[in-house]
Amino acid sequence: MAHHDLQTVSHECGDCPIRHRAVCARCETDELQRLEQIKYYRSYQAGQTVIWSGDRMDFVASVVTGIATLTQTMEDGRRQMVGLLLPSDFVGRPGRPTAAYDVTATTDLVMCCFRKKPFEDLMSTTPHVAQRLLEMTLDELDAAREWMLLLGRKTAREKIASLLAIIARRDAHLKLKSAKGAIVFDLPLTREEMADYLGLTLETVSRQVSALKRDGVIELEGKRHVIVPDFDRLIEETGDDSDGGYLV
Amino acid sequence: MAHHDLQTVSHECGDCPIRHRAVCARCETDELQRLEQIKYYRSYQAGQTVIWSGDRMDFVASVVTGIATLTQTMEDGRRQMVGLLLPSDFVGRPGRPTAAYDVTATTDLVMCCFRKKPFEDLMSTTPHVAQRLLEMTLDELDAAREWMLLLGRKTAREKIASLLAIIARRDAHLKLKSAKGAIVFDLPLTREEMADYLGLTLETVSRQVSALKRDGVIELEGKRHVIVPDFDRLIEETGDDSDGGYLV
DNA sequence: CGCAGAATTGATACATCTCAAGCTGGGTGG
DNA sequence: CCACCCAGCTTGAGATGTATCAATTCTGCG
Repeated sequence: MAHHDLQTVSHECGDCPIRHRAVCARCETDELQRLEQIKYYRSYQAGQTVIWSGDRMDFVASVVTGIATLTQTMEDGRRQMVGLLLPSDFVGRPGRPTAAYDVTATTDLVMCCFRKKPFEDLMSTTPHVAQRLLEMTLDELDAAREWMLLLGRKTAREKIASLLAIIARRDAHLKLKSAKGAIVFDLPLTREEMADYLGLTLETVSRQVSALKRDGVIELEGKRHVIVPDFDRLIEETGDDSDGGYLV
Repeated sequence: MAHHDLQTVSHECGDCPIRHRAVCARCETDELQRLEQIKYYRSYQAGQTVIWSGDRMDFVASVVTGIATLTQTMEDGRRQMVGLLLPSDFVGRPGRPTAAYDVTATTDLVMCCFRKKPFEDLMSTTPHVAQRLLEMTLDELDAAREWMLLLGRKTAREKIASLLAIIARRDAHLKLKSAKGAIVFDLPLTREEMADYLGLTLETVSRQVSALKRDGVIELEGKRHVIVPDFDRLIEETGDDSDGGYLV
């Protein structure tokens, strides 16, 4: 079941779907050739754990297709998602031997993995990978800080609206459509995963989704398929600055 | 009042107090000389705003002495602190023209500023500044993610204990003492700033501090001077893994 | 001395959690 | 083909933690 995904992914960096956004985005042809030599693909089925926090990790990777999550868990089981990894996002930290978070595939997932040691060597000898990684890390830091505002200060309804807006925007971005007027997308997360991301319980997520539906902010077909008739209306519900001209 | 601070700070990178931890940590002598040419010091009094979010920012900087905060504010005034900047921490983002957050001095503050354009040139022509900045940014990202767990899942009491533990640890680190046994430090934040950091109200902060005091986890002399008789006891109150061998 | 900002404490309101009961839709096996 | 099952989801009722509103009380300082 997972194998056919693998087969649809090109093994040539030249026509890789994430070539222009991933950590390799700025590489010259000679750098790409070095990357080709140390890379390999791995696929995971939806629900599978990619890595457990604390495990030894001898590769770093880019998400090629599918979605993965980064989560932290407390001793008593409380969970907080700290990252949502979409195609082109980077996994792992050069120079660190073990994983700091649980990484889980929420959809079928294909990753382009690089053996860590050679990747680190490449980083220290050529500038472009490190430059791009710095850029991506700074973007992630901004995203994390925006999420801190959400977790610390937003109401449950604002949290849900914010998550829907982010998914809608990213989805529109992947499909190269503008995020205006009516938007349609599928939720890549269960209610429980949404709760883990938003710092809520799954019951509260369910209630607030129902409320947004009742108020006409969204429409649902089944549990996962979302229709946003008026994107600006959704943005109003997030509590954010309306001009919210995302830095992306 | 602020000026004498400036005078106590060496203008020679060679004996700068943050030389070994800041963005310049890995620089060779020739790189340091280039940095010397584009740097200048600025000082701020406690309470002063360094930059407003959205303002044009034509420098980046390192905190030399004192403490600054990064905060985000919603239209209706809800505030969330998203960063606490201690000596050696970096402010600003190369390649971005405007500030993304409000930066405020919570104590008297001295910053070592670099004109942005020359700094960016330096980054693209020599590797050591960019390498160090990547490392620092990855550390900040980890800290932000740890804070996401705190904001999303911890109780008010756990939040306070966590903040105290972090300040105690950083303080011990600056003083080169081990964070074991009895610890003494001064809170660099008001109750309101603590609240903004923890996603609470100042009243809840006050109540939980009183509760920790009542339960003997901490002792207070005045409002700001904190004594932690048993650091392990404090750690238990944070809800974190007790082995919490910080990656620092 | 007395003022102003900071902090504490109290009483009450309310948002979200918790516990619990049902619902829904897709898959499985008889 | 139907009955059943089960994970995912919804909804309800009540408990609880934190926010809100409102007085005081500290503390440092002119």
